[in-house]
Amino acid sequence: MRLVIARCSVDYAGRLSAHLPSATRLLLIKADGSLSVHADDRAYKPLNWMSPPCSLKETEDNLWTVTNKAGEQLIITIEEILHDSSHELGVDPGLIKDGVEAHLQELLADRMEVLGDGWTLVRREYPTAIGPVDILCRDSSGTVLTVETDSVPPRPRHWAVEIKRRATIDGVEQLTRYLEYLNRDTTLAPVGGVLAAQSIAPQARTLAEDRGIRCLVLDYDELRGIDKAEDRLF
Amino acid sequence: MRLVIARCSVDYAGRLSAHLPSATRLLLIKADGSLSVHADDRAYKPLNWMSPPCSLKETEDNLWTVTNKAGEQLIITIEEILHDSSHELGVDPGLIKDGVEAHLQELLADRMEVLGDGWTLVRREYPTAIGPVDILCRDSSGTVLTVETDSVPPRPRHWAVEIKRRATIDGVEQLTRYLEYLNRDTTLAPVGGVLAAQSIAPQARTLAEDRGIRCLVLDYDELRGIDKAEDRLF
DNA sequence: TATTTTATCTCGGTC
DNA sequence: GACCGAGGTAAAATA
Repeated sequence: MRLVIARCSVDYAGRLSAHLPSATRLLLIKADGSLSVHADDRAYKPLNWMSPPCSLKETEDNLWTVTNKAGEQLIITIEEILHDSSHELGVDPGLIKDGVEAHLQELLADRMEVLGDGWTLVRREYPTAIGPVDILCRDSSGTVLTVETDSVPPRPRHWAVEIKRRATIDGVEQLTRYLEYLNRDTTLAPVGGVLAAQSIAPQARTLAEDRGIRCLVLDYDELRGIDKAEDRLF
Repeated sequence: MRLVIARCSVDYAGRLSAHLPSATRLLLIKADGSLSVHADDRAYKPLNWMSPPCSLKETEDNLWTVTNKAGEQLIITIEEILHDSSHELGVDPGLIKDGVEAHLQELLADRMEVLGDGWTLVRREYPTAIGPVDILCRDSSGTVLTVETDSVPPRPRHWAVEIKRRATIDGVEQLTRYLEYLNRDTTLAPVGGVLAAQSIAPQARTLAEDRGIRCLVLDYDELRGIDKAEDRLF
């Protein structure tokens, strides 16, 4: 990573045309080849930038040209360099986001066994007319070897899983609506419901259980680590 | 602006919880009190940040705490500082997005009737694979009441408008490329072209009219004031 | 100042 | 590679 503080003007010609009049700014050149131009305000957004992959060419007359594959160009006219330093940062281990619904869904989808032995994912974001169900999965009831009888052989039962950071009455109502739709599909029915959340409001639990919806408290550390058999629903 | 290169770990507790394991990163502290944490990739986006207004508190045991009004916190544990410098940047004059053209676009978008009675804006900066079209709009041909016939009723026709301060051959070529792309979209086609500029180079006009592109000279004062019906295209 | 719309959105996931 | 949706969206335009 190279940090340059310089008085410069910048012209961008790409998806739009833009110009930065002369001023002192930070030029942030990253190891991935990207460059961004920062003013002394707005934490998040650079004034201008070029995303990788792109190449920086410094010509002797203090003209920097950053070009990407699409031919977009960032032209930086350097008037005075006030600071210039380079630093070796190495690869970043990256951000770990906790407790986001999407993340819980991801983790749970990867660890279907938390729901029960032999449970398998059908798909995440299973589409219905009223929106996607977080997770649709199957239990193992159809895979059990049984003695041949005249009765209909058992088949895997489907389950719709609604995931929340904190489950409330609203979540139960939402899952109930999904179940109503899913159970109209004769290739899926009967479909059971599971309400999975890091915490479940007492009234939500009461309503869910009253409607035959199973409740599962998700332990974040457990989802990331090894599941404990004794905590399984079945 | 203060630039710190440090080995650190970061925890964010706010709208979500997030954690950055120990690594060497750039801490970018801006004059507006904001802080952002950058790795050596992803030009645009910091790994983590706190937007202004917020306050940074450095405690003696190498713990930085950034807090905003909503009580969200960024906690940075500094393990080793490799670089620390401060720079006076002053106020930035800010980005100019193609000043005049943008202003003309704004004015014209507000006064679609300059193009013709009943013309309506679809959107400015209409995106295409090869860049945004200045203005996409519809004429009034579909809204005219007609005697019932067996023929397909007329529907509004789309128009792509390219705006320039001074239109040259390049502008015609640009608009031609946009039209080619837009006409591949069956929900839009047929899309007509309008070249609108404060002045139009003779060769540009010749080429445009040869390609069936309409030319419109924009009068800046007229756009700001009352349009004159006799100047309309239709 | 509060709300709505935009973005060179970015980023991830699915088809 | 496309398409779609979420984001600690952020930032700009608007009421």
